[in-house]
Amino acid sequence: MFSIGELSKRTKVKVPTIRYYEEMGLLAEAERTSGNQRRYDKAGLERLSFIRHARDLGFSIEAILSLIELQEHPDRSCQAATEIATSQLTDVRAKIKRLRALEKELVRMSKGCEGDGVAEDCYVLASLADHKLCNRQH
Amino acid sequence: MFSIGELSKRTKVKVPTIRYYEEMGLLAEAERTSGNQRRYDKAGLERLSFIRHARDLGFSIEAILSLIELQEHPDRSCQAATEIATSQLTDVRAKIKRLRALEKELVRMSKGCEGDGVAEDCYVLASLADHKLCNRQH
DNA sequence: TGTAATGTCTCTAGTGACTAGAGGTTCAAG
DNA sequence: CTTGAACCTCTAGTCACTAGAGACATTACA
Repeated sequence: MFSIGELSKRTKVKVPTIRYYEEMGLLAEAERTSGNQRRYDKAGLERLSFIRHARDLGFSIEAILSLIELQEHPDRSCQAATEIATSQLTDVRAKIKRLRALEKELVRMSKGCEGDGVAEDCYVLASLADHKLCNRQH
Repeated sequence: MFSIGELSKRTKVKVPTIRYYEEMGLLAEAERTSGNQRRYDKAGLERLSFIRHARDLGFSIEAILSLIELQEHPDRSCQAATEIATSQLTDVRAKIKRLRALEKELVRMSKGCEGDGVAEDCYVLASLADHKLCNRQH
């Protein structure tokens, strides 16, 4: 059994974040010492690792709640889990696409301006002021 | 002179968002009718277009404040503007990199599981529970 | 000119996923 | 037994909005 600080060190999740996850229902309420401090075991560590891993992959807390529900009913179909992962993948791909467009636009902006003039002639500012100067949609 | 609703239509920025931008100091306080309603002109429209364009490109409100400050002093060096744009570009590239890694991981996860089994054997859940099953860092 | 519908006003509170801080209590080491 | 670090709860703040309440203004039409 170890403290919340120890759990924090092992999982690299900050202490207030652990408490927040508990409050959100991602973590079961921890056992307490007689002095009301949380104590965790290996199961708690694993659950938190799962959560952190999922958060790192961009899953929302709501999505993680669904995944945990599934974990706790190993007899159920795993279709839901696959759906959540697929939807997350779609999200990620959409974000990448959008960011690539932004990247191109920003490169074009920065290239047009060496940063050596005055603001009046700055291509960055001109590009922002006039969308028509953009090559593509974003 | 036109109303906030009209400005909203023309710029595709929602009405409460326009008021929010004013409060944040991105937009100068608008003129008012005798009945206290905001009225805008072409200058207001252009300023809001600038802001919207910058937000679309992912610039923070703070960054936009700096850009506007520059716009209002056309005699100053535009180095700051270029720096802001470059920093934004760095950010965007970092995000893309990270998202690509996530994409790969999610593809691998989804491929490992057809969604036709029960949760106990679900590869998606197993991958989340055990980081070691991942191929690369993310 | 009257009225009804739509638009606008301010203000407060909520979103997601935390993070920071105050003020008090408990634990572990020496 | 004392000290100092770690822990507790609670509230409020972050960012960039978004939603809703309740009141007032404007506009279109009869």
